Amino acid sequence: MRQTPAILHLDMDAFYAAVEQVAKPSLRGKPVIVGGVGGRGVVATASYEARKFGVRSAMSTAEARRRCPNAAFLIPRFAAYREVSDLVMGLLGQLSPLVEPLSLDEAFVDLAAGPYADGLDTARATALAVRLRADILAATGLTASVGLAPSKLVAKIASEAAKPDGLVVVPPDQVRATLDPLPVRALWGVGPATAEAMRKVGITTIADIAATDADELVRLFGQAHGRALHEHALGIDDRPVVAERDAKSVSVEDTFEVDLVDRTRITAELDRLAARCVERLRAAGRSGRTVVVKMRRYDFSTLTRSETLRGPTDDLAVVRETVHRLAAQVDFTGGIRLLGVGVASLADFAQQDLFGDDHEDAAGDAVGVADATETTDATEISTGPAGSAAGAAPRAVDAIEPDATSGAAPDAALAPGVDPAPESAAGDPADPEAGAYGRVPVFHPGRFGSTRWLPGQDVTHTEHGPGWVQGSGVGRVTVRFETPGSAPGRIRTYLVDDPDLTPSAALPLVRRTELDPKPEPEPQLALEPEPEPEPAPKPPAEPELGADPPPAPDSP
DNA sequence: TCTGGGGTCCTAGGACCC
DNA sequence: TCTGGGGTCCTAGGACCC
Ligand SMILES: [Mg+2]
Repeated sequence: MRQTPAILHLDMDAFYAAVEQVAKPSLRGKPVIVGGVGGRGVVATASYEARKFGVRSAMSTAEARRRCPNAAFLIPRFAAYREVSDLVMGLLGQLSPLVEPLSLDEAFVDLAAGPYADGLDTARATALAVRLRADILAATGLTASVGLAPSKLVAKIASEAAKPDGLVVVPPDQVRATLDPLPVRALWGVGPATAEAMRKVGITTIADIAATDADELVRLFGQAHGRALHEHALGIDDRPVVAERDAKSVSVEDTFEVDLVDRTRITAELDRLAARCVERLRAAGRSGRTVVVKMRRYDFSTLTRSETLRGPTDDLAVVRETVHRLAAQVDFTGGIRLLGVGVASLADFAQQDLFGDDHEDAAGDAVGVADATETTDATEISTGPAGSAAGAAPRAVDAIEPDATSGAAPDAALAPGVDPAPESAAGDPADPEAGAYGRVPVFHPGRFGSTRWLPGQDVTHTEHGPGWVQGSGVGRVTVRFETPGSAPGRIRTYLVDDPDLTPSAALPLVRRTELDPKPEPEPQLALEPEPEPEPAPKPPAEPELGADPPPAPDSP
């Protein structure tokens, strides 16, 4: 184990919801729930105000509405989150070139690999983290929680303990004392199933794991998991921070508002998914050998069928034919709620030529490379990026399918002040697959049906300018006209097909320092009890857990 | 209207090879 | 005759993470 807390873990607080609160001034201080708004949607992120009502990530949106009916329910706007994420990751990059993003809002940083490595100790690392949090707040208006520790394992646990809006530092000699009392679920890789299995044998805390024989853990939880559990419980974790990771698979899936039963319809949806998957594969400059079809049945049982080709492909025609072959093996009786298409065993684009059509002999001689399976005809092997004309199709599809212009049923972001949109609207429940609504997947609205507006969506009105959809139903759409830098805006209601109203791109979350003519009153000073944000030598920092201030208001 | 979407890693059995 | 040992690839499923 390292002798300094040089691993930093950053975790933005209630990230999606917090971005929405900064972007939509009228929502600051109010419960905000971001996720799927359809009948089968789930919560991605709930603001702290919504969490007070028991709303949690992964909860069904229907349950969230029951618990917090007055919250704003918004669809995710990933373009906006990615923009903020890039900015935050850029700030991390100033601390070290070794930044490992785990998601849009989380990353590890190895401070010992960067410009502050020299003389790094607990006090200097702490000062860097203090400054980082202040910089993030100043640049985005968002709070972040940070953990500093000698390992990834403990840094992640520390940032969790720091939430919200805090900093926790765990020096090396505090690691065991920090871990011991925590429930097993706090360990990375221990989920509901493992925790329950542990409970049955009387293991409930990390100290319990540490006190269990390693062989016993291997017997109970498998080779890899058992070994890791034992080491991690003892605070041993040498995993390095890794900056660039190549994706190993690309996949796309949709859950449908209504179960699909018709094989022709299912095939058509698989074709659309294959096109989206290949589009993303090509955009990443990758190709893959294994094609995977995923299905979730009416009863939530999940099955996958996969086929490995003789060489990597990024050809839509090849992927589509493979998908058809795989789907033909499956019984759809009872209905299908989810379909997915993926490509795995990814290769870099350049490697593809190794399997090109003029290398039959070489491929045959190469040990176990080309003859692993017998399942694919030579004619189905991709010949490269120039491949078949079908490869152009997905781009065309996306071009005529703008994001978020249609969706399910009457939706309202906000209950308060908005008519609850009587249950009139939407498709014909008696024949769900025939109409537009049956075609509408939860997160990827189809391009069929009349104009739909989704809550949270960015729009622009020719006269009143930029705003966002607060709700829609019974032929009307309600828009709130405000922007990240404005005061809370007022609402106006339009007919859903009003030609003056158009979907628009997300506005940038302008930095407060650039936005406000008068400088902000340095909010970070009020929030931070810690020393100067300079990486200068300091007296030994408090090696205690919970060096963070009390929770701040969620939104400025 | 219970239960999203995008990933990673591990296990286990059979095929196949040496 | 008490069954031998790997190693790798492929497939299916499952746990887990955000
Ligand atoms: Mg977070």
